[in-house]
Amino acid sequence: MRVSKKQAAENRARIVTAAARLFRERGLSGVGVDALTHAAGLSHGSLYSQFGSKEHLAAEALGHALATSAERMDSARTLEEYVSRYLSPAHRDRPGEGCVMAALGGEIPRQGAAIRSEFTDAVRAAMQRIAALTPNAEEADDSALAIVATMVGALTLARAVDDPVLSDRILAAAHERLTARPDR
Amino acid sequence: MRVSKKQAAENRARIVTAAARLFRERGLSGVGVDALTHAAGLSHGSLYSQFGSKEHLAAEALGHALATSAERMDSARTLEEYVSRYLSPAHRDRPGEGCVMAALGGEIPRQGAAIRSEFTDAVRAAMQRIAALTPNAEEADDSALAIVATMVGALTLARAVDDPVLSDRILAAAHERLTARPDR
DNA sequence: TGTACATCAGTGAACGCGCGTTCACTGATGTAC
DNA sequence: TGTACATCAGTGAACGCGCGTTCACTGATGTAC
Repeated sequence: MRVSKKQAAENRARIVTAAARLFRERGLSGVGVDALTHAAGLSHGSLYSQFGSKEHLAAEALGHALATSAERMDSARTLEEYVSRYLSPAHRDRPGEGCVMAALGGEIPRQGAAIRSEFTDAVRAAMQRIAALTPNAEEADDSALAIVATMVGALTLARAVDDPVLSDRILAAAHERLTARPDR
Repeated sequence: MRVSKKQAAENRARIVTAAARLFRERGLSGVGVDALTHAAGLSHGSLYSQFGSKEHLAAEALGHALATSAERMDSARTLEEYVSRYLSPAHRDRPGEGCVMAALGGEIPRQGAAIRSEFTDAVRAAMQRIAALTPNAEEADDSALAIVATMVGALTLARAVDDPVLSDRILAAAHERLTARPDR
């Protein structure tokens, strides 16, 4: 049956929100059209009315995930605060609400143009956010890229490893390296 | 038809070698049983004679990938050489022959115990290899973990991004941070 | 404001396809005599 | 060394299943009068 414009917009938003979480939790190819729509209380057909294809939804969900996770991180006022939050056990244990780069980075090279472009925006945004928190301005962007790489790699490895002790050590070691006094 | 023991061993090795490459190129869930066996010139049924399941093959293929890629890296005699090789465009462009952590890290949390264990071994091996190349011995392991995280994150992002210039910058920035004089 | 009707968001059955796995079978290998 | 036969690596058809997508249909919404 037909549904009010307001209701349709809410349904669309609910699918996007659920997809942003599910994709990060299970990977882009690990969530089916049924799971995506059921999580929003709808049937699979509604995805095609709203988005046309799973890939179009994925691109939009990535954009949403990027916006909301950046928003959450934006309250960090120092590099130390940003790094501590990013490399926290809480972030490691909640991939569905966390960093898109760490959750989906490995799958991105095999995705379509829209998704890769959205992801590239995410990398640039993270770089600029970190650069803004970096004291010395010269080469801040390149330094920020290296910091982002360290955080993404550490979170990815900390999630993958099956030993909790080693996992904590990875987070702590990366944190130490990024915030130690001697080198920035 | 039955096949000689030597032939069977060769067939098994060919499947493992092909799997080690294909899994890294397309992801663990991105390669089917048909593709794995056809790449070795056999039919899908032979996988079950030799390995019992796709997951058992995956665990063995990961072990093989780990051994061969570590072997290739072992000729590096300094940290600078190791890092330069790891963060090279050649490594970025050939995931099928490269680092298991960068290629499959994101998928590992959702895999079974055998695969996660194999992967954890890979992280420890990389840590020890880097620690052996690190001059100051104290806290060498933790320092090495941070270095590994930076390399894995940089390679992952460099592969994911759709802008070749940004990709090169990521590799160069990580290289710079890991080999600069002042710190470390 | 009330009525008639076109629009279209969402439903659910159906599509072809590839997935991982099972299984009866084949026939060369390897062994027992 | 030669013969008879059991073993088993590999084949290919078949399984149930879930995938992404299509499509005829439904019926409340939104619009035209």
